[in-house]
Amino acid sequence: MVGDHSGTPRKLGHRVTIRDVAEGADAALSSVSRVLSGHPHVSEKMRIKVQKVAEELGYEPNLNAQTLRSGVSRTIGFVVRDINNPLFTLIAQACERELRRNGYSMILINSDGSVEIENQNFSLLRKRRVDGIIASLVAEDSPYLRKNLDSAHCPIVLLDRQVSDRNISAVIANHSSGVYEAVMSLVKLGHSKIALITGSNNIYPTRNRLEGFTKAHQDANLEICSNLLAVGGFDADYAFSHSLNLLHQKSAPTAFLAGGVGAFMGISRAFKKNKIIMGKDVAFVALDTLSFLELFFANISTVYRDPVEMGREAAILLLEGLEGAQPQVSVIETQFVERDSSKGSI
Amino acid sequence: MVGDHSGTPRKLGHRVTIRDVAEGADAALSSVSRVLSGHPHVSEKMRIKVQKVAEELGYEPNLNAQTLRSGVSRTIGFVVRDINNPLFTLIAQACERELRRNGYSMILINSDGSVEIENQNFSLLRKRRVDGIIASLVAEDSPYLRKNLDSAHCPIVLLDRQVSDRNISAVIANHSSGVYEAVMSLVKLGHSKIALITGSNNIYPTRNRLEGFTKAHQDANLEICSNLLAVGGFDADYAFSHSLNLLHQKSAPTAFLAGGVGAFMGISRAFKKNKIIMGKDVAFVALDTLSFLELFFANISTVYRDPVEMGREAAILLLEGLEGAQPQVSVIETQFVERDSSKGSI
DNA sequence: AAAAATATAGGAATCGATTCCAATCTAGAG
DNA sequence: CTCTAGATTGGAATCGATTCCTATATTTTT
Repeated sequence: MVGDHSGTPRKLGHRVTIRDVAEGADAALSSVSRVLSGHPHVSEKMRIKVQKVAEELGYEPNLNAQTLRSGVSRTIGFVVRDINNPLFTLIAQACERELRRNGYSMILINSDGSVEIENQNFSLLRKRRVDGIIASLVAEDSPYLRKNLDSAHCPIVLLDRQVSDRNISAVIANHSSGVYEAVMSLVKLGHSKIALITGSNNIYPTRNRLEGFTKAHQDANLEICSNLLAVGGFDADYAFSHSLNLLHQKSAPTAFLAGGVGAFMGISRAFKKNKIIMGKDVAFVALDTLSFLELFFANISTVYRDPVEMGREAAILLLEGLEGAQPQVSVIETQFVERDSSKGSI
Repeated sequence: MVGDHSGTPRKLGHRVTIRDVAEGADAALSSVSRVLSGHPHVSEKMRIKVQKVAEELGYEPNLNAQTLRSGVSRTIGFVVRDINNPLFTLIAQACERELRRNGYSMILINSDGSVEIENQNFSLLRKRRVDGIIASLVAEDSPYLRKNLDSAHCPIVLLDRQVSDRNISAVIANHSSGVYEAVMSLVKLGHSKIALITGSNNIYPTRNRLEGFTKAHQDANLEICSNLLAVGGFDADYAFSHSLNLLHQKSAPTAFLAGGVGAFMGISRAFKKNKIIMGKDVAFVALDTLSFLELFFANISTVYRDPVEMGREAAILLLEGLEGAQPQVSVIETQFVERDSSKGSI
């Protein structure tokens, strides 16, 4: 048994602490801490000695201890409404890259479409003492929302959400202008019965799209048939059954706008089931479809906004907030990209 | 200014600590801690009093302090190779649900396809003292991998990866059997030139698919044309250009197997560009395509494995590991689902 | 050369919890 | 009625870092 632990002083299961480094370098805890956190007023000799020992021992600071004592974690929490939506993952990715560039790490938590889980997630981030939060909320009328925004104790940036009675940073897209363009373009081609299927009213994008939709109809002197509006959930099944109903009507719409991935999927399935071809039998515009689906559906017209820009901008607003800036709102423009699926005139 | 802070004793920016609760309830720190962590040997009177005060003050424990002292965080880190792959998000979602059911929370970190970032992510999870790690590795030959597996200080579960020289838990899919079935089915229809386009060799799924592919060719007494094999990256652009090359050959393949999302996208684009229709001009089988794309492409044959099962199983293995179980490997079966895209006989 | 200013290093308090140990209290046994 | 075992509670140490304060070493100024 002699020499068992001779090679390394580390016992299995024991983790190297700053104390081990201090002993190894024959220095005080405070000196080691100063070296490792890059403080000034440290002699070159001490710096080299400590760094060498820390390296040799494979020292990695305990983030919990650091955060506890110093109050900062250089960690940002990203609360995502639904991790399976590829749009969110693109935004999250871009955001994380920007944060990383600035020395922050990002942890992602999924709310799985539930305001209850979202509430738990906010609580968890508070307990974890993250330095900031970026969130794509499940709903703006969540009963927990106000409390979570008020008690966060750190800067928050919302993604595509508006909470009017609170002064809070947000990155929002100008959906309405893109939708306006799209509708106008369809009207020019002779369409007058245009269906809009989109998420529920308790989030900003829906309301904002509706705004552009309404304005376009006004400017074109067209009535909006109330049954052409389906506002009530991002659910693909909902969009599917609603589209089927619309298609079976005597005065079926000649054009469809799909708000979000769920609507896109549901409508597509309805078309497929009825053997309807986009761009031929009916005009179709996808709102906010993801770049990666566009690779497949290269012929689908879309109202586009850049998820990368959105993610980066969110990171930037948050970083500014961390430096003490007042809450601010940043707007990402959208644009109507006309492709085959909406081109055929009626 | 009178009465400014009268309603609540909380100062702005100050967070309620266990000490505040102790003072409010006129009890010792230890008693409060015992109540809040559900220890036995606490009188009913004390329990009620402390809980009431904690509730009133809106006390939320500092997770960093808890973790520092107790050594457990009830947090699992999920390291994901590429967050934009919908297959991974489905797995992560299922995994997170199972962990949550067991009182654990999960934080997701994206490696963005880079072994360097993956290495940083492992380091971060170590510093954070998570209780366990679930990972879909970027590569099995990452220079940092061995170190990260050895120094994790917690149970690890790998997703669809094999690291043979380490005893470590994993959930892997039996890709080869599904691929075998698929190839055999194609052979029966008269195909003899079957192309396989898939990711690089440094991850298990590729090798495992290749295994099934090879075995099927042997059993069918067919040669594998080496130029029909494209093993070299999940990149859609790579798959695209390679497919174009194949299609331009004089003896072009009559069937394509696409391994993973990237290959699927690249090949689809090549088909589209050459106006080739799947199931008519050429047979096509998608390996591991995501349930959500299947909604669109209801007619595409696929080798399917259940991502939900995979995620849940990973969570279960990890939880068992936390309770002291030895590392174990769990296999998820795949099945060939024949649909229109591979049905037409040649 | 003595005094003042500054650079460097060490000691101890602290962050907010958990947990061990000892003290007190209660209840049941003898 | 006394003694002992067990239930409760409080006090203090501890986890691993940071940071403030003080003591010494070094340099600069007069």
